[in-house]
Amino acid sequence: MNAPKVHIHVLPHLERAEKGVVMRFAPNPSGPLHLGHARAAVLNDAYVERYGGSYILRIEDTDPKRVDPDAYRMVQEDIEWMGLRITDVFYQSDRFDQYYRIGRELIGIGGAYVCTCENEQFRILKQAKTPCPCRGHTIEENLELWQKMLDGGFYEGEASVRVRTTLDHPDPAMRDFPAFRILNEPMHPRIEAQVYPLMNFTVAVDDHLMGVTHVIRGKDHIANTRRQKFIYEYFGWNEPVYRHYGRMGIEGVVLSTSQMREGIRSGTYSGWDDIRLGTLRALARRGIKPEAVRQAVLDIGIGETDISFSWDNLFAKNRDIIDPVADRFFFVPDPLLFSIAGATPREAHALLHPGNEKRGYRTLKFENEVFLPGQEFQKEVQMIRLKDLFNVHVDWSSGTPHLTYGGDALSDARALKAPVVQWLPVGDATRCTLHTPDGDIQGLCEGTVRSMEDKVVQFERVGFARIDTISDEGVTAYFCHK
RNA sequence: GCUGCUAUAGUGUAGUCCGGCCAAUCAUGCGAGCCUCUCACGCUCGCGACUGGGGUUCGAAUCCCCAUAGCAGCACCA
Repeated sequence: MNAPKVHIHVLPHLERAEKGVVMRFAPNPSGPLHLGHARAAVLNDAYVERYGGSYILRIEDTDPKRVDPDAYRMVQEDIEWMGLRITDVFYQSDRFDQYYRIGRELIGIGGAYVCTCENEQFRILKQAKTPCPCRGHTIEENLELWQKMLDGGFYEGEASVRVRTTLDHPDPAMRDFPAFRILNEPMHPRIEAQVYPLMNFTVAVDDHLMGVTHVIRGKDHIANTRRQKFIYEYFGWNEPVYRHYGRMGIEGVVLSTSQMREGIRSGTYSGWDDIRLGTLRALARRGIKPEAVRQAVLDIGIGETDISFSWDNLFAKNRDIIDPVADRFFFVPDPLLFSIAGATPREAHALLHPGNEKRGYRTLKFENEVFLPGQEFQKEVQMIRLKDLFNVHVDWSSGTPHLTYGGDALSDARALKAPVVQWLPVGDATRCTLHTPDGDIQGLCEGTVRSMEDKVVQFERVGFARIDTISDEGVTAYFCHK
């Protein structure tokens, strides 16, 4: 009926983007994607959409400890769910030859050296702005040591390749950062190697080789950007345009993959799609639409301020999307069974969607007994209106509520300000468990809901919910929001 | 400790580059009312912010300085 209101928050213009862009989303396959990833993924996607160009998915799996074999699949699924317009896909684990080749080049031009110092010792020297003994190696010595690394001549921790930066750089984070390390038993699901490239090196190399023009990522990478620029300078490559947005927290949610994993292991969470988590699959399970996530993330934008992501803002976007299309049903929480004296059997016809008669009706057959929400009888109400059916007098004289037919006229109920209440005929009542982040609600719903698997519906007076599974036991639904 | 970034209502955001049109935008939230056979949707009205202090200027949310607060980095993680 109403056109959905769409408020587009216009993202700031990117420099040097007029002729198109090459951007990338580069997750680490350590688990499924969450809202933090969605921000990076959607922002980059939106700029590619705006300026035209290509959108690279680069799986950054160069640290075996941070690779979960299942995550390759989950990341792929999550990206499809978001509807990203990915044009190219790369796995860093396929590209070790490139990293070795360019690593050797960097050593060859004096931009890096092989360091055999103990890690702790190097750290102390670095803090004191003092070169470690290895920094004085000639290029020939370094190339020899590099070959020895590749040939398995060092054990884990015995040698690394460092990028030569400015040792007296005022920021200790910049001084001679590592580019390769040795791992003896890496247990990587996709490759066998002992010399592993590190993130700052692979990112700089890949961004250049893949022609990335613009990088948008969190400000936790600001220092990495400065490090990567050293590599760009050594080779004389053209730098991309960088933008770093602020840190994003989410009300009452852990976004750390390792913490989520621990929670699942310990039984705190039922799995990656536990609706208390901020993973995309958890959002999907409770009926949040990808377009709502996209809108919410675009609304936040690329500001450098740290922000707190609000569920209310996401829910509002989602409500705009689902309210026009979600069919309405009765769900009776904490049901109490009543028989209604003096009422004749009849059928009620309730709209599947208010204000849109074309969507049709559902039929509820009243005979004599109905289930009503227990909470309606907390106070001694005199009359209630069974929605789309009739009025009911409530007699409290015996101490417990006794219901008698109170006429059909809606105006009577209005005059007495009687609550309009959802109800279910005994014959149609279907067991329904509604899972909410705050706990489960046991109740009953209309039988028709059995045909709504995977759909988002609105339980009138309760809220929107996604129908998850149907079984002989009944219906399992996940609460979305009001 | 060192290095850097940021600071607009409960939340998010516009305005800040190029000072005046800002008695500060929009959304969300909250409150009141209307509509309605849902506590949804829609409509109306209302609530609510330029971190603090100096300075420059006829004029500062906007420029400068200091303070404070938050965040990030200083890993053979990404």
